[in-house]
Amino acid sequence: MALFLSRSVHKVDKKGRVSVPSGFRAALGDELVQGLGLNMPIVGFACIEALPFSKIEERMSVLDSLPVDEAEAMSLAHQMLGTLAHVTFDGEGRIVLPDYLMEYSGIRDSATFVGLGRTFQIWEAEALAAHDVSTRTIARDNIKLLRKPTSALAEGEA
Amino acid sequence: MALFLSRSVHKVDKKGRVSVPSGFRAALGDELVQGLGLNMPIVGFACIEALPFSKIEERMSVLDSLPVDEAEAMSLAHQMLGTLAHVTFDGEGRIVLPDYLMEYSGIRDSATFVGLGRTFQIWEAEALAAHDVSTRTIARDNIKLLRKPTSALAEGEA
DNA sequence: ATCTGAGGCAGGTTTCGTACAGCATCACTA
DNA sequence: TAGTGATGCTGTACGAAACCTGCCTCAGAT
Repeated sequence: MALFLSRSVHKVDKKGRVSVPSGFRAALGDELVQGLGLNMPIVGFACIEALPFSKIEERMSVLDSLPVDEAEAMSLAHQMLGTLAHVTFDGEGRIVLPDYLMEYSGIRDSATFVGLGRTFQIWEAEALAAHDVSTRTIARDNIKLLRKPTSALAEGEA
Repeated sequence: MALFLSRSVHKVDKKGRVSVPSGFRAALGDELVQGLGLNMPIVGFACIEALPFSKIEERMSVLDSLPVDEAEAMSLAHQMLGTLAHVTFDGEGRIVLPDYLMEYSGIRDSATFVGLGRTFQIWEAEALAAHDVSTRTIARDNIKLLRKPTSALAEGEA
């Protein structure tokens, strides 16, 4: 499976449409037709988190097995799926950003795409700059996390 | 099977009729003709829970195996099936929300549909906004529910 | 027999998806 | 280094679908 890598900036038009970087679309491959899931990260970053459809199904199968009589489990399901928007690509490789996600992320007429391997994020420029600064020291202090043999780390914070 | 995903807001007319999002109807596929089951969630969220017919049957088969001579089991069955409303679609893709569910959820002239994968919910706007806020912290504290017991992370982070 | 309410039908409006065309950027070539 | 072509991004326009509203009909009740 291909990976989402690099950054790039794209315009957002009056309808909330934005071109997804061609490299990201190429990374999606056959999954392009299924579109993307957009959500706010559960850790509270002020950006939009984007997932390929297969990743949504993966999460859903886990959530589906949670007990329906526990408020904690249902709250989790609400945040992971209930706030998620399913968007599809037009012929030019664009998606429409929902209003509530534009408001949440602060994105207005420009958006920065940030590849994170199996997922990517969409940021407003200034928020991303601030995030870069704050994560740098945090990452440096926690670099020992890399020594653990876990590929699930990125997923855990998504 | 297709999934119920994304949110959308629809008007409720004076007769309690509301259009179900076209994407949700598409997700139902052949099950459209069987209609939906509407209920209040067991965990007590102030919304309407909507289930495809197959999901009702699934729950029913579980309840079927419970002992009929225990008040607790019968109470459960009463909550899961006895309060459930079966509604069907008209030619326009609309359903009629029963009075007691509108009263319970606070829905009056507008309803927000929230996709949750294999089920969806119907909310009054302000109640949903409050629910979004309250579930965010709960979800963050319980994200470990998502980790499969077999995953390397569970062992690695012990 | 009239009234009331629910359900069905048809109009109009808006939103969404798609298509087309122009511009910028990057890479390759002479 | 300048020219040329291809690819990708952006803006506009048109068509179709979805949604909302009002009207009409039918059934049941008073």
